[in-house]
Amino acid sequence: MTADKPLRADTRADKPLRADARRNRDLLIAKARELFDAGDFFDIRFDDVARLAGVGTGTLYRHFPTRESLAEAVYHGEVTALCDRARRLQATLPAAEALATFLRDMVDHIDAHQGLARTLATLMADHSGALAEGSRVLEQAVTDLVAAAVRDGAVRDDVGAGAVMMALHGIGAAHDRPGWRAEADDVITLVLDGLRRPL
Amino acid sequence: MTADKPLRADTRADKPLRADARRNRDLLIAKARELFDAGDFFDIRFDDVARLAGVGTGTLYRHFPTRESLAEAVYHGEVTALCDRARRLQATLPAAEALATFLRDMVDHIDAHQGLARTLATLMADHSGALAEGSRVLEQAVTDLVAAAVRDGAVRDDVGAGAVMMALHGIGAAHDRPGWRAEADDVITLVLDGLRRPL
DNA sequence: GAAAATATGGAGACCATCTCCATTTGTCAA
DNA sequence: TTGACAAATGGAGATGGTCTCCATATTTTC
Repeated sequence: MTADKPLRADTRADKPLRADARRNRDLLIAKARELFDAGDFFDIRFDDVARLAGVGTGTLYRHFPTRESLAEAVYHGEVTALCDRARRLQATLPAAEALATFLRDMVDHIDAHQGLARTLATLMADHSGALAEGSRVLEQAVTDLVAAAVRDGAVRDDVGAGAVMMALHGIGAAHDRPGWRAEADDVITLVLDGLRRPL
Repeated sequence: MTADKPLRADTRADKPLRADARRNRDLLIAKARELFDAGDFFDIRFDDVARLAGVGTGTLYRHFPTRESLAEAVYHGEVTALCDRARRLQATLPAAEALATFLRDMVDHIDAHQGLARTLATLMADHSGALAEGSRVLEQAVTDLVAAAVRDGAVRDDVGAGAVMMALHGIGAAHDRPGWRAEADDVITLVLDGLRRPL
């Protein structure tokens, strides 16, 4: 049953992938990230991503059958970076502080990449399964942070990390609100204060 | 400067609207609500809404130039019902309880209308401005509830109602998570506990 | 360096969206 | 009631984004 397939279905590895193929793939991802940051990703013809990256439409569709699958490739990079950060924090700070810092930094990060945030929010709501892989990784990081804080006794144990994910979801999804930054900070504040054992 | 335009740009009023026009409009909205509840609204051709409602595509497009504008019409009904509820609660309960009850009931309501919630969440993320009117009404209701609770001294005054909206946004947007109901309840718990004056 | 495997790109098929207008339906005054 | 005008209809067809297909080009292997 498809035994020897490598575990990591990552960007690298999995299949040798011919030289020109990898080059084109990377070109596409790079151009996509650019469009994400500009917030244009959903406003242009999908075919144009190919043109802008300097490849044919056929090539685009072979590497990324759907708009979402291309988005996933970019998203995965983002999430991986965030999770590395989470692990580093967890190693150097008390659990509660690590969680707080991570959440605050997350807002910073989204704030610094508005266009990207907008795009990802759209994706999350649109075709639910598209970001599944990347989202799972992020969720794992949050879950670990929360679990550690619970073990420390710094955080109540009757609400799961899922609630925190939902709140983050809201922060990302509401990217277009006028007072976004301040409100996002407030949400984090509410979540963190709410997480302390009540009374 | 466009002086005598009626204040209420509502479903009713505004313009007399011929008899058959109103009938068709209502047919479209009814069929749309049906599709919302089934969760199919974004999976079918927009033209098919017309066919299903028994009107021509031209009629559909005259009444609702975009898919989103049709959604807004349904959304508006939903929101209005919720806001009535909010006002009733505010009149009969202490502010803090009114807020808590409203938020809990909101989750109930979304839970009972999964398909509709899914659709609305998609809309929120997609074309930000589409639900503007309805969202503003809902936000006003939440803002009032929070403001009253703050006045009572039951709730801290250093975080705005916007944060609560964001959290709700997250709850709606994350409709497809496996443990949605439990997690949504947890988010409300976090928000409510976080809103009590810390320490 | 020749054959096999792999990848390319863009022309054109396909299909959802939206427009346009000849026709139908409703309204109102006489 | 009827005529005349305004309002609304509906669906055929233009438009334009998405995706497929395959003759050609490139890389790898032996």
